[in-house]
Amino acid sequence: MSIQPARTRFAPSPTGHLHLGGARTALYAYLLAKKTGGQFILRIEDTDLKRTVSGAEQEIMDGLHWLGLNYDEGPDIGGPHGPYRQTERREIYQTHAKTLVDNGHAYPCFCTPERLEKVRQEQMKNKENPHYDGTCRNLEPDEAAKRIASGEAYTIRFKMPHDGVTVAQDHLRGDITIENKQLNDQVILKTDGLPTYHLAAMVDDHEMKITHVMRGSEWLGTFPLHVNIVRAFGWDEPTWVHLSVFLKPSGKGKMSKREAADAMKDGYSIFVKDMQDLGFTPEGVLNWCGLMGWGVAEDDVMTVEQMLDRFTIDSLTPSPAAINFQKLDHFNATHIRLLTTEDLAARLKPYFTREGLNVNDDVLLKIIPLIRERLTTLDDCISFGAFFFKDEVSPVSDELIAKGLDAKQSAEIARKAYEILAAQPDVSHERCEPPFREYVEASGFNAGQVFGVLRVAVTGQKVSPPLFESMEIIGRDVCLKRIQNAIAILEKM
RNA sequence: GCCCCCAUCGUCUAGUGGACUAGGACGCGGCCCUUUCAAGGCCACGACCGGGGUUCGAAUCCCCGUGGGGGCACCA
Repeated sequence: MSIQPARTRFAPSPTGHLHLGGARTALYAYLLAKKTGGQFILRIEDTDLKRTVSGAEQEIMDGLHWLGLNYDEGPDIGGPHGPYRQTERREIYQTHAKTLVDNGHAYPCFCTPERLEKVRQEQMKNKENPHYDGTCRNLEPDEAAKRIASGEAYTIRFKMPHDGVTVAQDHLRGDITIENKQLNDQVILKTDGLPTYHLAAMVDDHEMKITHVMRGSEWLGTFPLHVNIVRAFGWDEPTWVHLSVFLKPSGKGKMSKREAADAMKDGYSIFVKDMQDLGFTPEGVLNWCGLMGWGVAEDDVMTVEQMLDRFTIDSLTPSPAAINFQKLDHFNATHIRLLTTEDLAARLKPYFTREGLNVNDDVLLKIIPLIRERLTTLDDCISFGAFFFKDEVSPVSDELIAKGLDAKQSAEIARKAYEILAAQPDVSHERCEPPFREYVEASGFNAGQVFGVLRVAVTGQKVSPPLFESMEIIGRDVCLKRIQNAIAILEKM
């Protein structure tokens, strides 16, 4: 069976940070396009000048690139159906709006925002549904033309049928039927000459030959309107896929500013821009949010390649999904373990550097196998590996005292450790461990006590990667120096 | 208030009328491994929202409730 190449698009507004929901929408669109040998397009929907945030567009592009969701056409790279920024497509929308007016599917409206607001208040007071009252719907074309010519400000409204129903087909939910009288005559072209989403998105999706429109389910309410607009133009409809929304971790309501702040407090974020700083990998983030709203029966740890293999729009789910950050940890850790040593080293280096540590690349490569399966996030490398790159460590004196022992006994262990180590020609872990085992046998101290003192002395911390392997990398001289320092601390107690 | 959508373990989900003793993953609990912390292995706990139908048979189809979500702008 041959598959038609799909053209998909991610079409965000540059009004804020790129968030998880957007990342997932982009991922699915990317997956579908790549899987079918089609194109994935980035389009910037910046028609609301008041809400446009400077820098937001760049953040979107950076976020997509970081995730590896590279688009084939977009505002910065162009393409055959550009421009890809809606503010640069003004005339296209105006032409199309005029077409709709000419064929009776739309009309100019001279109602002021103030009047509209008054009407709305009135309707609410009368317990009516807020809706446009249709004042300009039946204006004589001549009069309308006269008012336009006189310079009166106007919008263009889409003329929804009053009777009957509109049936729109969503790929995940089937037919969605709504009575036309529920729909409003929405503004499709604003007084500033720019279109609203309803017109802009429909025109662009058609002009850009989009085959599958994937967007958030918040558009379900205006979906029938959109279908009517497309039909008014006489265009073929794309396949519509309305993705479920992400709910806050409690499952009650969608993410809000408050939850975003709470997440940040716990070391998580709903914004793509924060993910790298927090130590998350694109692989982990993609796998994690890709699985919220996508049913995969088993083996759900997937690289993008594997997702490509398995992705179908039929396996997407229509119900809302609660965000679960613990699962992000899991996927992130799993993908870290999947990375090659060289790759992981390159990704870890910036985190060490960020801490002001001087990274020796050979050492870095050597410690990867020791810390890899201990990392949940990339920045965990600091707590597990910073001591490899420090000239000296500063153990907490209390931690140098082994469990069940006192300072004097711990000092005794440290002195003996120094002695054993000093006697070794090298500190390979194969060579070092046996004499320490013998000491444990002979001394009457248990392994936990002996290795505990040594661990804190050498690494400066109670939790560390495997001790002898670590010592081997640190080197004998530095180890001896650190043990000496520990002895000094213990003797002072 | 009105409209639309959704509904399987705590969470993400598999399931498309018999293969369901409802499967997987995360988390949680236990055990094994173990010098710490992890990783790994094994085991356990844990769900079809309720009520009516349809059918020989329903998690699966229909209706009604209930719950949840989204929308009702010259915002997207």
